[in-house]
Amino acid sequence: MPRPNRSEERRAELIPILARAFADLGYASATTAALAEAAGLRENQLYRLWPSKKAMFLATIEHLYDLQTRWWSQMLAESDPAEAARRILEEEGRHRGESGLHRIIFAGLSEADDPEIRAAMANFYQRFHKFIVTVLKRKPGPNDCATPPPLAAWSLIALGTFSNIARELDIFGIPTQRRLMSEVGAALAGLDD
Amino acid sequence: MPRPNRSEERRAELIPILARAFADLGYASATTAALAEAAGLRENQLYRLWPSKKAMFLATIEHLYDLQTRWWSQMLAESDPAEAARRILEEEGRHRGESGLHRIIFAGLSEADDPEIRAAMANFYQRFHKFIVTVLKRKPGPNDCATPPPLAAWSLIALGTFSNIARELDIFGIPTQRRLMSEVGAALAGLDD
DNA sequence: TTATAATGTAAGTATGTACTTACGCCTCCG
DNA sequence: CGGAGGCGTAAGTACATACTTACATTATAA
Repeated sequence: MPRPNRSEERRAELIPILARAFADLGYASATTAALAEAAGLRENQLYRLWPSKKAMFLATIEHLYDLQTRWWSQMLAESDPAEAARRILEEEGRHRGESGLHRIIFAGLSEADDPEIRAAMANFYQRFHKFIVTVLKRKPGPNDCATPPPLAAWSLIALGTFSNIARELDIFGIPTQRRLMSEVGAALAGLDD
Repeated sequence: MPRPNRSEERRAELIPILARAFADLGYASATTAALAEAAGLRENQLYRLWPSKKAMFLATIEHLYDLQTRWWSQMLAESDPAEAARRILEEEGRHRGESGLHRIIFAGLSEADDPEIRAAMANFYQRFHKFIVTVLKRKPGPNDCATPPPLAAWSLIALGTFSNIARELDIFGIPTQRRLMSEVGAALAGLDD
């Protein structure tokens, strides 16, 4: 007789909003009041959907991981691996992390004392790495640059991560960012055009 | 007639302690109470030496920059540039950032909304980059890998930065870390042994 | 209609934090 | 020695924050 429980759906609707807030403000500055306002709710209502602010943050990480993975998988399905990798690098260089994922990573890094948050982020990177290694290994032809795929994959991740740091700090402009990802990235991946 | 002012000396003595505390705890968790306890003082006494917690943090960044630069310069003075670069990469891989510099960088990144902190960190990276470019250009012999020095320098910085992130999150072990810095790093720098 | 739980609104609590004030002792220099 | 400032100790303030409680309103399924 009561009204149906729509908690699951509400969580799904709200997480992108929370993600944006965490990305814009960082973990510490994203106060529960700010999160609630961003969602157009009262703090109270958020706490009916998640038990704590940390839970909201962890849910955000999970959500971003899903988004990213879905996108990559789609790219992989649409074109051959080498082409997909190239396009991913290009995109990463162009609108570098507008999802705000990197800001959330930084926020998490400074909260990395918390074991749960650490674990979530480590898991994120491990799966990211595995994915890229798979892509690199599927690449046809001989490996000219001779960097083994696992090492090359970590290097690519490093380039992407630092690019976002650099953007955050206005260290270098978009052209440099793009060259970093496409030139150096392509060399590391063994895609020489 | 009063006693002489030893503020300058006390600041110099305390900064390494503050640096350690910021590195261990992160900016937000390094409360003024915690900083004072680490220094064996009362919060009060810290505030007699610096006007704010932010000032303590900025002083910390400056101090670490000086430390790092001194070390590099020394390496450069002792051996030829190529050898110095190789040794720096090796060292960076070995005791990867035990100074805690990287943790302070992360702490700063999530506080990067603050323009002063952003500026201090951007300045840090810019000077770092200039230094590495100089080293790379001094390298004798033809550049086989053909990555232009500025781009290669950013790539090296990216590798070092991400190595520290990876360490923070226990993403990969020391061997991988060392190979990342020496193999990929050396390839980027054009040092092939 | 009606009981029931979901939802909305508002106020409150306990705690932590950056930063301050007050005060007394100690040390150096004239 | 004497006093002006350096130094140590302690308490306090104003505010922000994560999280809670209380209660009214609404929508549903029987």
